[in-house]
Amino acid sequence: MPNQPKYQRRKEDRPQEIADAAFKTFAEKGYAATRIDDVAKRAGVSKGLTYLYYKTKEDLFKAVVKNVVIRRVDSLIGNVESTELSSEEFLRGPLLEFMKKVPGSPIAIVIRLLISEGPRHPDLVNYYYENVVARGLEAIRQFVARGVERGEFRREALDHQPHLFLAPMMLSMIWRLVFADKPLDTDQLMESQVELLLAEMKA
Amino acid sequence: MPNQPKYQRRKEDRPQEIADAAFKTFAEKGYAATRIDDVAKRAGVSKGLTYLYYKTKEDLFKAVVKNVVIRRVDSLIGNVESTELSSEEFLRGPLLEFMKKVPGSPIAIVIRLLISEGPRHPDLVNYYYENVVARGLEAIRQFVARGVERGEFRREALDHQPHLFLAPMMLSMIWRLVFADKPLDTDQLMESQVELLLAEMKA
DNA sequence: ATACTTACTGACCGTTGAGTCATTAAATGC
DNA sequence: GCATTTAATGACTCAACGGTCAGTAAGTAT
Repeated sequence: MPNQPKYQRRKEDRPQEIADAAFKTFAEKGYAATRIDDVAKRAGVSKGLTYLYYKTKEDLFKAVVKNVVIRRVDSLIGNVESTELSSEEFLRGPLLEFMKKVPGSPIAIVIRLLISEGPRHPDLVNYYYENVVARGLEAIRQFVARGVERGEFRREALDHQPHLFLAPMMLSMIWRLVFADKPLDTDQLMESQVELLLAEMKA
Repeated sequence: MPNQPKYQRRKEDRPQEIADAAFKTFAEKGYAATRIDDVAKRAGVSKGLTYLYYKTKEDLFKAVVKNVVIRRVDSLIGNVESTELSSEEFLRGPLLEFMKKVPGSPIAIVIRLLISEGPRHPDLVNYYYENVVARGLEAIRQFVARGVERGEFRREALDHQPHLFLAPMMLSMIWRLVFADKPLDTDQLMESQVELLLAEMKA
């Protein structure tokens, strides 16, 4: 019977491991109903250690949300800016693909948390707005503008708010968060909308 | 100095008063962070009385959500079914008006609560789905169908999911709940969408 | 007036959970 | 080996909150 050590010291990995566990727990229970003890158990550490890396529960929450946002956004928005596709191809292809993925991704969880906890964490809301929403909307606007410059779209296409592209994605997200068991072809919803908008912009 | 009574007995009004106070508190703080003591203070009664009319905190929560839903929905959906307008007039008029009102109404608060607390209260979700969502979607579907029968719309209009009408409303609601201070002309968003869909359905 | 009912109060109880910290033991250097 | 550092533990404190219930007084009947 070898004398197994009770634990290993892993200074580097702990914060991320705790953040991952916390994200899952916050996602399942919401902010107020998650207990630090559960997070710690899930991460395989003691409660005390959690407090070594994150000063308070709120700190942990904020760190976790930002962490998820950071890890997702750059890859997604990054490869958008370096595409060779025509505006129409882009909107119908990569943008649509992206939107189809979101409602089932951790971003949806973050949005749920922002909806419930946002009012009590305005700095988080701002962070999310600037790093995700504003950039995303601007990207869409760019593509429409480029389409107009190239003569793909009518000038009036610029009047449309880019939000209209995202509206069905939003509805799909909420639908799946709330009515997970009620059927709805959310992909088709988003496809229809893109076609609708493209038709209008080209006409 | 007249000997004022400490309180009045108002058996009839108390439940509604408590429900109103509870709604406001749940809206501000969410389910878990709401303290029964605060609700009671807000309603001007003692904590004990709250427990006379509502057995548990969860009971109170469910009663409150249903209460809000009941008080709103019937009037809204009711007068929809007895309209003389053409389908197009209806979609462009009363439906649009209705959608513009929702994001600032208590319904938006209820939806926020369902988003955060839904998973832990499946019966509430079902109640809401059957009494609001299903009926709302069906109403829209009816109007499209009627428009097709009357030759106002193309047959293909039926293929569109009614959800597409509501998508910008959803986005507007969430936007206002989360990004209250960031500007967005949500009314225009919904108008554009209705025009977009009508154009497509008529073409 | 007096007796009676019951809406309402508020002190109390038990539990839960955020945050602390003295102690332990894993890693590291000599 | 031995000494030193510090990652990690887990028992503890303390306040908050859901829920209870014995007592109080507002209203009512006689």
